[in-house]
Amino acid sequence: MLEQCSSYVNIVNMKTNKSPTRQRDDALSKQRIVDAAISILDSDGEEALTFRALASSLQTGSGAIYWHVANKNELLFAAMNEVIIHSISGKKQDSDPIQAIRNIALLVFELVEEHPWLGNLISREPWQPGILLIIEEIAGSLQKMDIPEEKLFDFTSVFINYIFGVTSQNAANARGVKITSTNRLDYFHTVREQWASLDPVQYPAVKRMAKFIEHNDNEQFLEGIDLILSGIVSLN
Amino acid sequence: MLEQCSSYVNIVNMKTNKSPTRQRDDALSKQRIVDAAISILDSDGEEALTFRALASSLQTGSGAIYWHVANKNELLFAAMNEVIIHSISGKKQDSDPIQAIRNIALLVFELVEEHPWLGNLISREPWQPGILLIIEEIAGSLQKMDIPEEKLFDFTSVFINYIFGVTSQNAANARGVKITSTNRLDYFHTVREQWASLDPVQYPAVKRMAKFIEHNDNEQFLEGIDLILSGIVSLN
DNA sequence: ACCTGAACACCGTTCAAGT
DNA sequence: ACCTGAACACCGTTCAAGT
Repeated sequence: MLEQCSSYVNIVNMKTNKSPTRQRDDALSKQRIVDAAISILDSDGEEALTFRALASSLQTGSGAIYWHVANKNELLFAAMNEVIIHSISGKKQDSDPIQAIRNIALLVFELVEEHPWLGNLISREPWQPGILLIIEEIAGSLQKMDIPEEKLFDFTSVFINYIFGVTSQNAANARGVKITSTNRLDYFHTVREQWASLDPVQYPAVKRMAKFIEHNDNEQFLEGIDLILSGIVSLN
Repeated sequence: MLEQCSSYVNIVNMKTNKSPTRQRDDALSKQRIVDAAISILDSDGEEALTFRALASSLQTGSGAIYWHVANKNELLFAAMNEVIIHSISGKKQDSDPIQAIRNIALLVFELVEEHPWLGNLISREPWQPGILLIIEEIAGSLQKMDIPEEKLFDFTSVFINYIFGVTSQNAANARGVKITSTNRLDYFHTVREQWASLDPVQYPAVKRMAKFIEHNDNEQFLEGIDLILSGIVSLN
């Protein structure tokens, strides 16, 4: 009886082009909620993720979500971990520790470029499993290099701080105006004009720097990684 | 007539120990609003700064604030600039550029330690005058060193990214639990236990790092600055 | 056990009305 | 010109009521 009914509904829905009301598959779960949240975050940005929007996208009541997720904070960090772990778990670590550090750094950089909402989250709870995975990659690579064991934590922290600093700043920029390859030159032009028009007494160095503002974000980011790396190497 | 009346009010208020209703001194201004905002942010944290709380602390209506300040964002950045500029303008730059960079870095570090609400703000709008002042300090110091002119912007960015990365992360930590000298050891103990209990297959390096987690924040921060500096020096 | 959706206690911001 | 404070359009979260 029930089966007949539900298959009838399916046929009707196929005709009307609406998704069928599958009792089993449609059941809420933390996984489904987190996935729906990620899709909203990716397509419409972080301010678009509300419990009302999420509930309507899942075709349920806003309170139902609280049965599976404690609050918005937990939801956001679950989304962050999901995205980070999915991205890292596929990659294989380079045998050269220096290259491995560059790789993980660039991976995080590109991940935040793709999901700007990560920027606010990534540096806020270092004990999250996804974040620990990033720390592990860097600490593991440093361990292979010839550095004193007691320096391991300090050096790892320096990399983490730099990487998260860059990504959260990049995410902040991206939140303002989405930068495409076409408007990128306009963007540089605007900032250069702005810097060039600064007070020469208060900001002489910034003014002089204005003409070199054009740069590739990835390259500049890696330059920082390389600077820290060569600082570490030159210490030994 | 009016003067008589107001001096009468003053006398009465002196007796009742209430502040007099000075028509001139009590007038709202952006400066007074920003100062009141800073004092709320410093004493009760960033989530305590609402227009209602601000209005009641200024003994006015919430809408009155909007006559002097466009919105909350403008208010927050005005508060940030106020605090940064006040802190920087007093200091004199060290003649040694390397020491000057360490000084400005440490100044920003300690400023965010003192005002944790700066952490969220500091890396979000690089064109703010206070932020430009920090950039200027670093760029100006780098200029004195013997580095190629076209590297100036990249190197400055690396420092800025690292400094803002550390400070925003520190502020995030401070937002969780206020760390005092007494509970600091407990904090290290907790994190060490937590790291030590991690899965040895997934997190071997983090586990091994656990015993070195005890550190001085300022020293670790400066170690990163020195690493970047020696990276720059070793390049020449 | 799981879901519903109205209700609650907040926000930032606006705006007619006052002085 | 400047201030008042009720009102508006939102939030995250709770909870009695349903299945």
